[in-house]
Amino acid sequence: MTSLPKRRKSVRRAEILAAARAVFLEHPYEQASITQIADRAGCVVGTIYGYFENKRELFDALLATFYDELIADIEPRFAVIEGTADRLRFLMARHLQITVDDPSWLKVLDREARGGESYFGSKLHQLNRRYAQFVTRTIADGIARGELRADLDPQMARDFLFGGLEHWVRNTVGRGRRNDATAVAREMVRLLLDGWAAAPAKGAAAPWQGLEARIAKLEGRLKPAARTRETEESK
Amino acid sequence: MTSLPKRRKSVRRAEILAAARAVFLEHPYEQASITQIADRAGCVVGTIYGYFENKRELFDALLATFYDELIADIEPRFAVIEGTADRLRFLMARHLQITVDDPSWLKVLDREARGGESYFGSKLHQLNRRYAQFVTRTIADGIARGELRADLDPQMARDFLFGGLEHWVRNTVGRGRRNDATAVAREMVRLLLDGWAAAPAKGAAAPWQGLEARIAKLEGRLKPAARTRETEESK
Amino acid sequence: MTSLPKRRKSVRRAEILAAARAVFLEHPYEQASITQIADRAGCVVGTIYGYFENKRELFDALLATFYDELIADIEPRFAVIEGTADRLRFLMARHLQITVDDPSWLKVLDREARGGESYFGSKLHQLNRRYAQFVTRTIADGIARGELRADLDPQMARDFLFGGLEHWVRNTVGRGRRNDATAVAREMVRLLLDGWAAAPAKGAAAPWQGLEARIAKLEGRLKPAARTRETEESK
Amino acid sequence: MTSLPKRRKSVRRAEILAAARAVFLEHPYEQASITQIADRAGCVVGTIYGYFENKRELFDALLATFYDELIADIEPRFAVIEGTADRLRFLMARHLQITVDDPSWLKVLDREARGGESYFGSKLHQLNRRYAQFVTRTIADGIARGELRADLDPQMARDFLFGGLEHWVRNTVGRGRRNDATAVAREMVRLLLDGWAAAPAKGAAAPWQGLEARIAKLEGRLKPAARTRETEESK
DNA sequence: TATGAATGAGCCTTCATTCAT
DNA sequence: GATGAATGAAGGCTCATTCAT
Repeated sequence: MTSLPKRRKSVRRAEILAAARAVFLEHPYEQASITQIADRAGCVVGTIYGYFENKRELFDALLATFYDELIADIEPRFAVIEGTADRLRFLMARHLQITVDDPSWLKVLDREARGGESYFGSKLHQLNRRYAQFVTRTIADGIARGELRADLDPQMARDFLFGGLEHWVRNTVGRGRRNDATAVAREMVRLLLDGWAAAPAKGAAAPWQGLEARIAKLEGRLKPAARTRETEESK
Repeated sequence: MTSLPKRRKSVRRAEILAAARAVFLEHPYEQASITQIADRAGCVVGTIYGYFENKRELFDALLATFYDELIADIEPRFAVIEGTADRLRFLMARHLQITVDDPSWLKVLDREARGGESYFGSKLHQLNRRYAQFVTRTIADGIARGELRADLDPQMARDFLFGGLEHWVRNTVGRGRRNDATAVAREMVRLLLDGWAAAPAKGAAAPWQGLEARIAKLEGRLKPAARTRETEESK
Repeated sequence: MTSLPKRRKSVRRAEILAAARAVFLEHPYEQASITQIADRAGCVVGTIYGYFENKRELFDALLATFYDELIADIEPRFAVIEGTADRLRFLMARHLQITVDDPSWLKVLDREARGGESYFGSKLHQLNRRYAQFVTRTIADGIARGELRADLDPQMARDFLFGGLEHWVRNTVGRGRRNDATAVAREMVRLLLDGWAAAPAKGAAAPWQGLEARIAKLEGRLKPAARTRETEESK
Repeated sequence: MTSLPKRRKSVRRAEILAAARAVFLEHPYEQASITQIADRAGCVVGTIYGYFENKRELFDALLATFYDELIADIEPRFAVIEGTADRLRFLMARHLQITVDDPSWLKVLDREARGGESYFGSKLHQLNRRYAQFVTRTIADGIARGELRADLDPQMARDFLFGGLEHWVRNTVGRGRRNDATAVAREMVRLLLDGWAAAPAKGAAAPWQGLEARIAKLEGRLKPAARTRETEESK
């Protein structure tokens, strides 16, 4: 009824990309075959080579599409968030969301994209950097604003963010555990921002006592001294 | 034409393992070929099948060797370290050291070992668990002793430890950045234990946390001092 | 380097089947190689897999073709023959004819088709049964009509028919002996119908049996004439 | 206690033959591997080549052993049987007995021994002939004595004997049917000696009537006569 | 004579890529 | 532009046979 969208030209390309997406999500790069992709795209192998130079380029185009969409989705929403903690929570939740929409994407990105020796400097690497910069900038910003410690290594922080998240996903998703992106993101950010060390006892019982005792011990370095215990009620 | 003169079987086996190691470090499992391995081992493909049932078994044997050596190296040294922070520093430094000895090992482990659907329950999975338990137990212990926050999710903590580390390695190693395992490990542990936040999340009594951590570091420099048991009832 | 110019798919398929036929006639299944078949078909191995799933399927397709043609040839001619003896003569002559057209077919069928543990219930088994039923039904019919002994074991009779024939072929064909299918078939049927014993097994009224058979042969020369039935009480 | 049998020398050879026998009974020639045989013989592959030139020769030696034992077993027992029918019964029962002792032997002989292009004239062929001559001579003898029809083709008779038997075995053995060698042999010999054609009615009702009628019909060959229904009630 | 590690040709099968139609 | 048959190199794996020990 309404006018047909322009179609003709690049519809095929999109169909192929969609088919490739489905296939690459199911099989690692080496095991995904052009034939499968062609079948799913409803065309023959030869056709694909009319749109993409070769298998690798098709795969890269796919990842580019993925990143493009991801970034396009994040950008406007990210722009309106102010606090560092909120920004991190949003980014982690969004990243986690990927695993909900397509549980295999992270594995694909991880396994294939970075595998090749030609990764650094590649188009893919650039896209990945563009994506990672949401985090990088958030951290730099947080430090500048005084919300994050001044001595925080931004790159290392970013690596813990993504790396920890990916590791967690690998061990958790698909294994019947919780997968509430928002709650998990909140927990993770708390973990990173507040640290793991036991907080000083909430009551009055003084942190200083312990500290003083230990300092005293250190000052008598040469003879390994006995120690008294510190926080009784924590657990 | 003629075959190599007879050699010790174990020698050949070691040669093959070494060759396989080199090849699997360069190529993902699917792409690494027995032919390549044979070439590098200085024998023909058939020979390899005299030592290993098939490609997968060769690969698994390789990983098993890796883990065995790693665990054998860690175990006794770990056993004599007492403090949670020291333990974590040691484990992270040791893990980082892997990337110095063999920059690609982690990638291999990551890419291949967990990829297959048959990973869970495999010999490899068990080895990986045994290794990961150094961290897992350290964290659980730290919580029990009151050195780590009681509400720390041990699994998530472990994932951030390994995941962050791996991510960092991926982005850092081989790109001309610093690689002093001990210093990096120290920094990472500080990051995780103390948190990123500039000030204690909320509340007034701020500066102690940082103090504690710095003292802990000082302590770590001494030989592990005698300690009194802390939480008697835990586990 | 360049591939053969495009051809009709069915033509290629036929070429491959013809090549496979030639190779399987010369070598037992296990020894026949796809490479040989491809060479003889004038293509490369890969091409064959564009037409057949695998070696076994190619082989089965071959046998199916053989049986299909055989059955298609026999069915209409068999349908118009009436007497048991005539039917048997026709079937044996036709079976013998196979050995003239393709001296090795029976050996192939025999060697391979029934060899595998998966034979029973296979498509091949069904085809073989369909073919064998021409004989089975003829025998059952002959007994019902009183033309064959009521105590004849039909299965055993069928086995002697085919088995004896195959054995004879094996020992005779290609060794310079006579090979007049019709005459041999006539002789064989006589052998089986009349028995080898010089005189009726025991009893006095001897010569009739032979007479009957000779008359039957005369009848066989005419278009199937009317017949009266003989032994009422048998079976 | 008693003196050890001479041993030393050819014991190994016998062990190897025994192992080969077991393996070749389980796998077709191509699929039986020297390694398997060595394993079962309790030696290593190299050893086998000290006793047999190659795989084929080992196989042939095996068959020779088989025939030797078979012939040695048959000869004395056959020598004391007088009647043609009894002799045939004995030979068939003995042949059937092979399938009881080792259900796979006939298949092996059939599939492998005769498969090769070099079968005729081979040592194996000769052994097979020696064995088959028990039957051949029995038939020739039977004709000479007047116990078998003078116009019986001895070779064809032999082929029906063995071929039918083998075919029957293939379709019967291992499929849960009866396997009483003596009874089956008796039945088979009866089948062959007496023929399949229905015997003249036991009562008085005259064979002549039918014959005369049919002869009359034949004499009026030229006009295809009308037919009367015969067996109304049959199927 | 026994050993068994090494060989190397061969097997079946897959698949990215090309190109005549 | 689409087609899909053909290619050919490569893959994992097997195994009869050899030969230095």
